[in-house]
Amino acid sequence: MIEKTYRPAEVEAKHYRRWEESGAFAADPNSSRQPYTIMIPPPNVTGSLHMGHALTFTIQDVLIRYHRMRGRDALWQPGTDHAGIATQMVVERQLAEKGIVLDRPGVVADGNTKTVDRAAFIEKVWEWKAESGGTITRQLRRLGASLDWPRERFTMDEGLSAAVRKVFVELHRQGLIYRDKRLVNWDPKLHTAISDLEVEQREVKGHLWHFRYPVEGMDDTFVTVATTRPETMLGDTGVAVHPDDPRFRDLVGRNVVLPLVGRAIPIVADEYADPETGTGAVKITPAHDFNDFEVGRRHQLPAINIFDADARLLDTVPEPYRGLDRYEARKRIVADMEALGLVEKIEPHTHVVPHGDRGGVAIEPWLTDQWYVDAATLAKPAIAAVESGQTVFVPRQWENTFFEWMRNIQPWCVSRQLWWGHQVPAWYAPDGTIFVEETEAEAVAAARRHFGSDVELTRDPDVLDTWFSSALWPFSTLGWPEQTPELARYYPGDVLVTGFDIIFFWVARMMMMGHHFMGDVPFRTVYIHALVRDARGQKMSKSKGNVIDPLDLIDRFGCDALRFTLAALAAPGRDIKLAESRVEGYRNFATKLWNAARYAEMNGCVRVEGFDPEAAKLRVNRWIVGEVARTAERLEQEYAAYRFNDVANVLYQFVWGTFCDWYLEFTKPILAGSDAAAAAETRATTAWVLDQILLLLHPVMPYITEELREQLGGGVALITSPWPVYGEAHRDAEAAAEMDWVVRLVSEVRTIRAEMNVPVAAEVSLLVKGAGPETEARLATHADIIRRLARLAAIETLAGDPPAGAAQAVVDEATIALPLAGIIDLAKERARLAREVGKLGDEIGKIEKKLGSPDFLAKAPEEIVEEQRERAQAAQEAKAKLEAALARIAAA
RNA sequence: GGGCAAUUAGCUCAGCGGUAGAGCAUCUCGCUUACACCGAGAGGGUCGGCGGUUCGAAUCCGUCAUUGCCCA
Repeated sequence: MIEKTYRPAEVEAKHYRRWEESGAFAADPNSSRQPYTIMIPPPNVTGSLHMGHALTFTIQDVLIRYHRMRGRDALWQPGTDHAGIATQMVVERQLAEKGIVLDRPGVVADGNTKTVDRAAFIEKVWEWKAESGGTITRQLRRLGASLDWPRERFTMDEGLSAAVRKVFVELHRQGLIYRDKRLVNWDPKLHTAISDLEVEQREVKGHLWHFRYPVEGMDDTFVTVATTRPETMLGDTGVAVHPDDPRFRDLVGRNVVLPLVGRAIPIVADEYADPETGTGAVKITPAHDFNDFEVGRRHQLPAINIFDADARLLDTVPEPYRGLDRYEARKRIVADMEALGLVEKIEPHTHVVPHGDRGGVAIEPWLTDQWYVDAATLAKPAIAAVESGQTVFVPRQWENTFFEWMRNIQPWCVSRQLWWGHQVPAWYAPDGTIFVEETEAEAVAAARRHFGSDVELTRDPDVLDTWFSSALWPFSTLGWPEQTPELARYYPGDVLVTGFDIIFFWVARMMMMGHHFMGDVPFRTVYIHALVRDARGQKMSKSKGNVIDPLDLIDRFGCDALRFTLAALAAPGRDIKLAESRVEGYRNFATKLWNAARYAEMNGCVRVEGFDPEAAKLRVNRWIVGEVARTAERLEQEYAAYRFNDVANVLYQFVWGTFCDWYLEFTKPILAGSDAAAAAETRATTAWVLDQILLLLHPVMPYITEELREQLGGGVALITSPWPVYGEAHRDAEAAAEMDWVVRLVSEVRTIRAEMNVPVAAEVSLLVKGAGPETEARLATHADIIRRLARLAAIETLAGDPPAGAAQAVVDEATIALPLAGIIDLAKERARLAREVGKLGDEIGKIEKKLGSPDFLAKAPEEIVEEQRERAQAAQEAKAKLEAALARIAAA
């Protein structure tokens, strides 16, 4: 017996365990079925499930379950990435609590702190991973995600690491990876370079300091430069002015004497200086600003590095400033410049300052040696693949974002000054010669060939950007560089599902590496979904305190409710505003289904083996069978277009609006009736429809459907059941029209009753005037249903007019009347009918205006014109009947 | 500054050339033995403004306004 209420918590764990243990999630490389592959965009191993994860993984799971049911050999590849910076920070923090710091340059240990070396630290990270690294994968299970867990991979696994080494070495041999000295985004807190994408532009209220630099050899002549970063003046090696700026034309070629330093630096003409902004003259600090770096290169200005890894001043600056932090140095320099009378003015100034998204401190452009990937070259085939449609974005508009970024792509700095990650496979000889090889032994051998004898090699201490290994994920997880059966079978994947904020990270990089090493795109479709925001449209963030925890929602409303909500809100190209009330609403939907199943069970609607829905005789049953087929067809269309919101809507509408609201009500009198054959057919049909609902709903709501399948004795688990296929024979257009008529008739009667305040208990008669033979037949067939749903005492057809004091309405050719003399308020009924007549009159007016236009008749397609004529006629007929009804009331 | 998107019922959003829709909220009625996490019914919108294309525009084009996001 099905319990009174559905308790998600009690069934979710049970079904998940069964699915997982039964191997239902597993792909089968030996299968003859067509594969369907989704590579999980690997979540960060330090992560825990947030709403964005819940959305993206729900969508992926819905797709995987749907295609698995459709007979595909589904592979949903699980795993996590090692999140270099994030993980290192977590473990460093844990060690710091115990007073242990890393023994690496830039980390200052005082006498009381202990240090760990690299090997010991990495061991600690693996310990941490073993203990805490499984959080996100456990949480994915709570979401119902049907990932092929035995295939779980981690970017630091031996196999994936081997792939990283091979890719690095091959790209290096091809000249697509090289070492270069360039400015990088340096995080002075984390002591590593970070990529452009890990830099966040934050608006900061600062100042614009106007400094006067005296021109060499010209007394009382100054060039005023404006800067937001006074401390960098110590590294200035030039001043730039616009070549056409008349104010400075005579000064170009001269020097200024850099105050506090005493260095003579040239005034150069460069279009970078904008005459409109600031003073028109800009100080040039090539070693500490990306724009200045370019200017410096054009004019051969030296780049003087003034900062160490902590952004403290080096010995390249005058003695008083050495060792100062950048912000202390700023204060000191401004004070000293003021003392010299060289500060012209200080203005408040709001500007954007790059900050590290992990460490949160201002980024320092810093001149270092790093490894770079020639992204521009790798991007070309990836761009071409999207242009030619080998990979398609859904929605399409995101292709523009992809192109925009890929066509302007900068060299990708892949080295990071961290310990946790894939160590760069490069070894240095004492003379600086670099040997890039997959193993130390090969490097030694290469060095021996080069030098003719053994030399001492030192391995590059840096590790690679986490995204370097993630970029290989679509093939490294399948065993590459080994030529495994999985690689041959599951590459390329079918779809990559991700948020738009991640196009640059995953999509772009996987596309580049996939195309280069596999000769084909890594996925055929990229489905981009929106960000999940709070109910007011604000981005969820811990600091705002508006974070909604998906696990909390699962606890309170059930996993299925959350999944259905996310699907229902996932309209393409829209941000998702998540209000708890939506989840509550879909929890109610789950309850509704539960109760319908309970009702079916209570009424003995059990599955009949061998039942053929096409052979159903009752119109009402033929109708609902057709509705099932229609629903499935619509679902397939919506799935094909990745319109998950419509998938959810179609399901909701059918289950609640059609099956529960109408079919179950229609069939109550049949089940209670004396026609045993009709009752038996209806029971079998009800059970069949309910089972179809479970099948169709399963991808979105896996738990409640699986539980009901079990309780209703449906046999095989839904997860391994085939998606139903219905033929044309399942449709019966006549039955559909007939039941539609019943719905309209019942609705009309209900409206009258409600508007006329007819008490529920009052069973009145329904009089039908002007019924054609078809309507007569329908009235006879469905008399029981109509009587019950409309709460009628009797139904009679009328030859003449209905009695005075009857409320009336029109259904197709017939006028229906409820004799309510003494019950209804005639004035009110008159007003109601007049309103209806007015509405029809407006409609007729609009249509006739159209039909009266010669242009419309001449130019509109014939079927549209015909449609308008039919509409006008129907409206006119209905209006005439209502006017007659109104006249009868008026006469009464 | 450049680009993208959005602007439709009180709220959240579908619809994207031919009769303006859904869910929630609101109001009225109802504990009719599946379900009050429910049932029945109702009200509510010159589809941001202006201009254009078209027989016909919420839908296509232009423009302005407002908002959001991305990139400088």
